[in-house]
Amino acid sequence: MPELPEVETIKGDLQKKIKGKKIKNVVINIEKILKKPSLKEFVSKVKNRIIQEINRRGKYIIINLDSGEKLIIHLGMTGLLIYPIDQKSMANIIPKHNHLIITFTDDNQLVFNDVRRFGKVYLVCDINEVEGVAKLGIEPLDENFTKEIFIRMIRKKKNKIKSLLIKQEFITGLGNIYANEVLHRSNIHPLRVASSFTDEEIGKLFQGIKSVLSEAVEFRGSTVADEAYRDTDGEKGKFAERLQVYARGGKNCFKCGSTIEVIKIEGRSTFFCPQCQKL
DNA sequence: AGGGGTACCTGCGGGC
DNA sequence: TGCCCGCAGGTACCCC
Repeated sequence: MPELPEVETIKGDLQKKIKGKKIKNVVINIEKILKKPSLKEFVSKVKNRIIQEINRRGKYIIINLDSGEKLIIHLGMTGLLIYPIDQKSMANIIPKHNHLIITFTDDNQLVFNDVRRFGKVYLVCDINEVEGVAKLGIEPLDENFTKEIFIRMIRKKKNKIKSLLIKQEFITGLGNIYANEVLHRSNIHPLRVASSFTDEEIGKLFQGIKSVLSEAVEFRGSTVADEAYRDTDGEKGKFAERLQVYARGGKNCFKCGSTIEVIKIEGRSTFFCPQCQKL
């Protein structure tokens, strides 16, 4: 589910809500989501710890504990972090998918709920102990991600641009929704080969990445139709109504009125306007 | 290198 | 109504 804007929203919420709290107890209902260490070690190392800064790297949430260890959570496709658990925040959430529950000393609870169980939880000293984190590419909203660097990155690649944008080792944080949206905003066809781009096209793509992602963060992510993503209060993201192509196959392009097409690239639905995004 | 397939899971909607 | 299929915001691992 969640791509950079959704994960960034959750990170910001947690930073406001749980920083400084002390963990009284932790329960894991489905052991499979815990990748390291063992359940026993995890519980004993997390109990009585105090939450410090909350960070984000790509689509991973990193919760620093006062022991120096880091609780790292990847939300997979359908993972949610809800805090605090109450009737309102859990209104649309099925409690049988509550896989990890952290209870703080004030008795408020943080829950990790994940219908499809693709989410993952780790407790490590160094974030690079998580293979998925160690190999992540550049952060697109970071100020050291510049147009000049992006030009150098794109030049040498022979991938289809859509494949490249969702490759986390290349740029981290874009997934299927935002890669589609970025390409539409930049007027670039998803099958274009990266090495064929002019500097001007790379510049447009660069602006598209920065602007789509920062607007989506501002609108607290996308909850498409009635699908899974919620913030920590159980509220929907508001960027979905601004999506131009994602999940709009067969509908009219808002810019030019042409019919939005759907193709598969590496097994994933790819939406584009054939008029605005020519090959 | 880059592309493609499969697997991991549950739930939903469409077609018959 | 039920059943089967394909689809879903992600990633890892396999093969070519």
